Amino acid sequence: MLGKDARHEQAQREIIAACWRLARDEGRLGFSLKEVAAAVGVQAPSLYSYFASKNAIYDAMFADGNRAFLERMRTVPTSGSPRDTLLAAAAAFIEFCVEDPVRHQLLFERTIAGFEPSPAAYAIAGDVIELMRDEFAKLGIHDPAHLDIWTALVSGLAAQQLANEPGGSRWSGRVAASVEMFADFVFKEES
Amino acid sequence: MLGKDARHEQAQREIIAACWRLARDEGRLGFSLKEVAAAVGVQAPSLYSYFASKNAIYDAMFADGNRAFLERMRTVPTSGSPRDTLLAAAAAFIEFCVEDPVRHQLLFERTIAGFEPSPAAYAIAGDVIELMRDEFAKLGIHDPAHLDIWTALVSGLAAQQLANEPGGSRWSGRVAASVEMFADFVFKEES
DNA sequence: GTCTATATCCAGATAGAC
DNA sequence: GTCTATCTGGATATAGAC
Repeated sequence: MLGKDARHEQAQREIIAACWRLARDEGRLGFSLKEVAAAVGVQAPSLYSYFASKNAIYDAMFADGNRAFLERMRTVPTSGSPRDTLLAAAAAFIEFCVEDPVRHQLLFERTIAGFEPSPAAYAIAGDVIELMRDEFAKLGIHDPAHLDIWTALVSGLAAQQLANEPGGSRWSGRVAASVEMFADFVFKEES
Repeated sequence: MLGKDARHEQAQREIIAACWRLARDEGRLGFSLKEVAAAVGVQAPSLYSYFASKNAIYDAMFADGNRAFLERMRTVPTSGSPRDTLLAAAAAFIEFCVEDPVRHQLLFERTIAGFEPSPAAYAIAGDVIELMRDEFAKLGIHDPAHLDIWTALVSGLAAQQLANEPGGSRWSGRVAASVEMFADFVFKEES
């Protein structure tokens, strides 16, 4: 049997899962609390037993999405050559973005009216940056400029794909060439 | 004296200008028609003499922003070396994005609830693509993949700047290095 | 064209009984 | 914790007089 706190947390997870489903179905984050309540089988005011406000729900989604992002990037294989690792990381990132447009919007664009992530939720996003910096260091890439150009490049491919051809592969299919360009640039002195 | 149609168009321009001001001040595109009306000195329903709906206003803003974008990119100097031209184009694009975050959101992210640009407004955006393709051809860049990677790279720099450090220059300051990377890549066979 | 008045609809959030 | 009822506040859009 679950204890009371565990039940409470389980209910919170179910609410957040319903929010993700609604957002994906509608293609936007503008779901109403009434819809959320209906999706989990309660009345709207009951949600306030689990979240203090709608922004608290967005915050939980933001944290949830960043945990998924961290998990995904952790599982990128790093056993091959530096170029293999870069390609795997770029492909994983772009796939993560493209497979869920509303998650991408919540995590990487800052576009919801009055919502600002809490420090706790934001810290998870910081963990991903740290992970990337560590992995790049292992590849011999230490220049902060290179890291910034990397994030611009791969997030740019994902964003162009989502904005101009959602569901397609015109930009996401350029990931190999883009990584080649980047690797040529950062490894040029060593060859 | 202005004719009646010219007056009407002038009033439309004033309304759109007020919308841009409001959006910039509030940092978002969620202004209300009541605010717009107050800004131009009329009551809200009077706006319907000039625009059929709020989405029609967004559409006019979208067209207006794309005209400004086209104008800006047209004035990029192309008299220097190919690398100079690329750098000037990238810098102009990023400056255009960063100087007006809400315009960037309207033009390049697709994030307003029920708004889809009309074909007429969208055609202006297409003109910019055409301009870019022509200029790239003059530089000897014909591969569509290179054009896609270019847009991903420069729009990625701008988007990262806006999302993570609005008002700063951490990513926009990497434009020279990024263009160097890109130019090395697309011109590599020629050197 | 512009106005006042209003229709219509919806949102997030709270009060208080059970 | 959950419910019903309600508060409070907004939005876009229309009707119809002037």
